[in-house]
Amino acid sequence: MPIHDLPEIRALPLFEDMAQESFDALVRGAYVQTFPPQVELITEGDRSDFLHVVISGSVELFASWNRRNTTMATVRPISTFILAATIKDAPYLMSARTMEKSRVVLIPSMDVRDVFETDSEFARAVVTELAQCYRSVIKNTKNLKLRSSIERLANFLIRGHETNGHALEYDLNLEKRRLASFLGMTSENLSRAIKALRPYGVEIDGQKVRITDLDDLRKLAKPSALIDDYST
Amino acid sequence: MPIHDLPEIRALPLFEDMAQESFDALVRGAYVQTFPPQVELITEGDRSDFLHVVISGSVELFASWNRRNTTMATVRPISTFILAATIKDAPYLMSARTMEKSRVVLIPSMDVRDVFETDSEFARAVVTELAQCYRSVIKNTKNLKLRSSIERLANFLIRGHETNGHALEYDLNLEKRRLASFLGMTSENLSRAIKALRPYGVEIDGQKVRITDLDDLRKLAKPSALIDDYST
DNA sequence: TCGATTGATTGATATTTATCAAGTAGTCAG
DNA sequence: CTGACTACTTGATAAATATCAATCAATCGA
Repeated sequence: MPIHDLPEIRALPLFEDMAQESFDALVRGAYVQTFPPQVELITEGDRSDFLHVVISGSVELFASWNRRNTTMATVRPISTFILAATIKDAPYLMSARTMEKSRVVLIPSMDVRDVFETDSEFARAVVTELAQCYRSVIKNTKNLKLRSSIERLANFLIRGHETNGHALEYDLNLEKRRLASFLGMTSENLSRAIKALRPYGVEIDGQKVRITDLDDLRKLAKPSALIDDYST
Repeated sequence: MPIHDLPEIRALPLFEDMAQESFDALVRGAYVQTFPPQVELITEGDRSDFLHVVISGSVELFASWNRRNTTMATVRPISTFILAATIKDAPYLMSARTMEKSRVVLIPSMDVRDVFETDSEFARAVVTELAQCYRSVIKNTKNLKLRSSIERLANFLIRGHETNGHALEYDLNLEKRRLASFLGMTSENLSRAIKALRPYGVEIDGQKVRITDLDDLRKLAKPSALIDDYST
């Protein structure tokens, strides 16, 4: 495993507090791999072999049932994914595919579980991470059940504005069809929803988002910390 | 705290492996309280003061936004709720109200966090519990995004059949309006969905569910372990 | 026992969302 | 450069779901 990748991984909240010895045990069996775009890294239903860490590029988590598919999340550097399945030694509930060329660290699940048993600092970090993930999914459920698709889009755009340093113009950084699926709507309806937001001061041209009337958009979106704030 | 309540709580997966000393520390500040029906135990947005354990009765977890409400889950004995908020010392994302007269154990959140820091067996149990919760919510999201309301109802009924010892006749054990909200639909549409399932061998009269053609229902519902199996 | 209340159901209608069918614009490999 | 491909958009229509209004049935407190 190329040593130059380690510092940023070591600095992840999940790993930063653990004993060096434990971290070494994790890294020992791990390896970095670069994948081309559109490669399916894991398939839902499979047993968890590795904990994945995205180093560069981006990964889409999606789920399928009865020939239908939906985007559950997109994972961007630097973060791990499918920690819960690894810890529980249970089947993946989601599939993952690279959206672009991506570098991914693969840490054998067994090593993760072993270290989890021996290093209680790590165990505690896993708790924090899982609690965070759990709360994110709850927020997502509220978003889906309490809001219409236009309201979901409006809030997504406001969140984008905030995560981009409160810029009124920023990059969507996501194909529209994936955004549509993530928001629980079709591509066609996303197109129409974007048009419907124009009177509220939103212009989207390709990947470029421009918010011309944030107050108006906020009045429609009614963002709430208990749904939209990913930090708490 | 009445001692006769302790054994069943001690036996919960979350507590069973922890040191007696740690469990005592948890129980020391805890107390049992009996609430009448329709009492709001916690309110979303509030800080987590107590970890709750339902001993008897039942509790509804729900969430609100912009004057809309939705049922997120129902908690039945014996189980805890809102562990994630307690551990993270973060605001509740959901409110909770008793559905009937209920006995609830209240364990001060600070004690939970303290013991979490000192007892690594407990920390590990928290991980298992949180991973389980996380996976349940992911399954719920898939259910919501990948299925129509009729399909969700069909699968709910099959799950009921299975959790009631594979009985073909069982009690719904839940008001229909709450079930509707949990399934992400209106009461009116639940009524119509129930009627729509009649050709598939489902009869619901009041609280009584009768499945006359399980195969047919299954063919419609297409249950999947990766959505409907709550044990993995 | 009787109103009064509440939950459930039904029908009519409206709204939201999905599907289907073109068509457009941009991208990319040859 | 060009033709194929892909994402996106648009319009027409269909299906799913919600809303509104009325009624029914069960429950419960006075």
